[in-house]
Amino acid sequence: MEELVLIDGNSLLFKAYYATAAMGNLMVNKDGIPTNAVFGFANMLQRILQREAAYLVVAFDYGKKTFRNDLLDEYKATRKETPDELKCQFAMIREFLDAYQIPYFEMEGFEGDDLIGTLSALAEKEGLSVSIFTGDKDAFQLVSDQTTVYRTVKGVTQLDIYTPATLQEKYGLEPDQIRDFLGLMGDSADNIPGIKGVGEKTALKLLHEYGTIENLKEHAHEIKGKMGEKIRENIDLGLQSKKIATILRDIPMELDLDDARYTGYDFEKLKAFYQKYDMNSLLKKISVESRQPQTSELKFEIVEHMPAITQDSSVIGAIYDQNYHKSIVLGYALYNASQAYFITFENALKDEEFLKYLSNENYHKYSYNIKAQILSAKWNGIEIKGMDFDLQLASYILNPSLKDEMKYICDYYGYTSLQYEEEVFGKNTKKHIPELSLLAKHTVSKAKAIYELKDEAIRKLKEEEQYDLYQTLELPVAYILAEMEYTGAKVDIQVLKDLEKTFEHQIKEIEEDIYMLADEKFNISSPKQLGEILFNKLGLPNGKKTKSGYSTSQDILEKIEDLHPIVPLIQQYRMLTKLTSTYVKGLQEQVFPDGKIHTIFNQALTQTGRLSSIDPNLQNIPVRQEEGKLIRKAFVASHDYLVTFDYSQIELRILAHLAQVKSLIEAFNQDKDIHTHTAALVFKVKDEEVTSNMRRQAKAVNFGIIYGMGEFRLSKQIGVSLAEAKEFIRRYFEEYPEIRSYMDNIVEDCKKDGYVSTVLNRKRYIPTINDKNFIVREQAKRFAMNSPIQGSGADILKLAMVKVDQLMKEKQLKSKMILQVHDELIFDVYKEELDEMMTIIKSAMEEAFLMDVPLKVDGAYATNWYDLK
DNA sequence: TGAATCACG
DNA sequence: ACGTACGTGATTCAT
Repeated sequence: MEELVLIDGNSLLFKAYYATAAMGNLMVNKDGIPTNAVFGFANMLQRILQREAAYLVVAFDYGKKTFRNDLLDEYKATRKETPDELKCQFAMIREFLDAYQIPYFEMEGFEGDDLIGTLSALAEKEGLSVSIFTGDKDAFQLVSDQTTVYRTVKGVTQLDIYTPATLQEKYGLEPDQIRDFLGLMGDSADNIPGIKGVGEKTALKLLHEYGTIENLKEHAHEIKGKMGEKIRENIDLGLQSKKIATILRDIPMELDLDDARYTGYDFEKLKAFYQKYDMNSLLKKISVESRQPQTSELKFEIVEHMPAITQDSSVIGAIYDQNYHKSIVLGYALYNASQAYFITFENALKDEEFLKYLSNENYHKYSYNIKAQILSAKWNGIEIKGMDFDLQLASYILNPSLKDEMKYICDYYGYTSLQYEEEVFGKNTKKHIPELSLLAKHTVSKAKAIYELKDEAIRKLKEEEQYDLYQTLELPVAYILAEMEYTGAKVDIQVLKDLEKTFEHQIKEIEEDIYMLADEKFNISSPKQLGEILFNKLGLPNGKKTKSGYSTSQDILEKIEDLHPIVPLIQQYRMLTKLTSTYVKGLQEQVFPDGKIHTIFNQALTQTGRLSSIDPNLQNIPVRQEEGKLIRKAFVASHDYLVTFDYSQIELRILAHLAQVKSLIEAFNQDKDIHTHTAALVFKVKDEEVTSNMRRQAKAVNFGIIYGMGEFRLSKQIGVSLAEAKEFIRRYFEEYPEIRSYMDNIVEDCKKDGYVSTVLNRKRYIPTINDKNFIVREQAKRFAMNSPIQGSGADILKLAMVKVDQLMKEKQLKSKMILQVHDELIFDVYKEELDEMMTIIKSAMEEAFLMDVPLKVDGAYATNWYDLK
């Protein structure tokens, strides 16, 4: 069934205007002409066009007076005058629609609603399906089996869908009864009176009983009490209101489908329009579209056997669960210049030829998150080779702030025809496997998007001088991570079981002691209840914080730990329950049948270039406290030894190099203890005279500097007065003057370019660096100061991974890299390879990147992670 | 779903 | 005078 889209122009323009005008400063073009409403409308239209409806019409109101004013003098009388800033956009929107080659209707004496009502009636007769886009609820009366209403809810970004079933569910009304409903209630915005005293609830009750206002009038005498009186008194006003709320469906007009067919926009006209009104983001979009003409319809076949594929293609599997180590794969889509297919996983598994294609590395395959693709296939018995373009990774390099969802990523390139994953699969409790045709269409669309965007992504990478980063670093890292995840980390589950027993026993005892001291039972894990006990019942001094009550966090508890014996118990309790729930129990649940934990490293998430680890997170296994560190005994070698190497002070070394800090560079070259060195300089004493307290303070500053810390935080951190902290920082910068100028320059560059970058030209865009809000701006500065340092650290460790991996392959070692923890690499090693591994890891890491300071690593080996120290 | 808390570098 | 250190993920409670 072909589809006709009807748009209520006035309604949407109003909505778009007020959705963005509320913030105070209107969007204007360079001549000061307001453009916000048209801009909002244009974005909305883009979304509507994704429906690929055959026909499209916009309806406008015309003139102030309509037949409704004849029925009711005061109709819309209380409406505020349309602001001038919006009025001028009504002419603009017509200009816009002309450029888009979308017809619009307006007719004297009628509202857009009436045109829509009439057109939808005509279209239904023609056997079309109709979709109405509006912000008014009046249009609900038009829904039917053929007609659906899409109503804007929040601004213009979100749409609620109304069908006869929706009305039944929400109101228990037939579409036609909406007129009675509105008539009874009235409408203050349009100054329609309705029946005084009847609101939504009463109106629905009356309609459920009497059906229509007319019938209600017949039976008005039956209604008792005040309500009956009111109804009898005002029933004619109700009837009149209904008339006003009734959308006309038979005004004299014709629907010429040929004129309404959407044929695409006039590129030159639309380009001129966007240029005239400074709508650069939209301009960019159509420029991309024009470079890669998007054929309107996706043509593909669902096949049982894949026909012969003899060229490079995009290939993407529909992975159902977010954890691809455990997920089923629903099927595969393949797309290239001449072919577009979908095959279910079952059929793919039986399709020898297709499997051969997938495992033939001579055919290049393009995909999105190739690590997930390769591994989900591997767990399910399919080998994929030659998958060597990753749209996810490329886009992440171009801009790490992009959300990891193909729809968003493709929008970024101006390719807007994808659907959200949630739209296809549902979310949370509603998540389901969609029916085959939907699944196939969605997956093939993704394959097509990858195929069409590949060259554009590579072009951009080259333009930004980031192709090297992508091709020679991130892509190899993706394969290495795939191998690491697949290899997994061996776990001795008995260790965890024993710990569980010990901890739970201790928790129970502590619990009882706490209840005793509090003189009541309560939920210790509830910060609310805990705050109540500590600060109200026991009257401990509170560092009153947070919106929702007292803060009971560690730093608050520390301040009062000597004041009452319950406090240390709570700290104990906190620690033990955390360890138990997150690690002791949590990790056990994550052990695979092979006795290993297979984490997922997210390579396209952090704003700085670091990895993250999920399901479970193996980058935050406890180490700082002894009790927690015991967890590490559960991580054991699957062969003979675990080996670890970590960088010593990598971020400070990077800072010394980037900022060319003379004194720091010298100290690192002499392999000095950097915190002691700093302390000696700042306190103006000899290295040998530095006390442990001086070193502790210097260490805090060294770290603080990397994060862009202020004096307030420093004073709190090292327990000195604000003045002392100030003085401390002054002397710090006196000794390391290059750091201050480096930080100033970074912030200046960021203001100018809009981004900061790492040693390998990884970028982070920080648009808030010029924000008018002080706090936001200050935070942006800290991002700008920290990101190049943290990011370069991430770059260097990734370089090391590639180097180590390469050496291991060259020497055909069978030991495995298994984990990465930001500045540390962990390996599962065969004893006969131990010496060689220790040597190559050390040299690969230390030689990963040449700077003006040496890179230093510390290594160790043991049979479990706990003993690696 | 978000806030609070706490585990890591 | 603003608030007051960067980057993450998992669990629990409360809305």
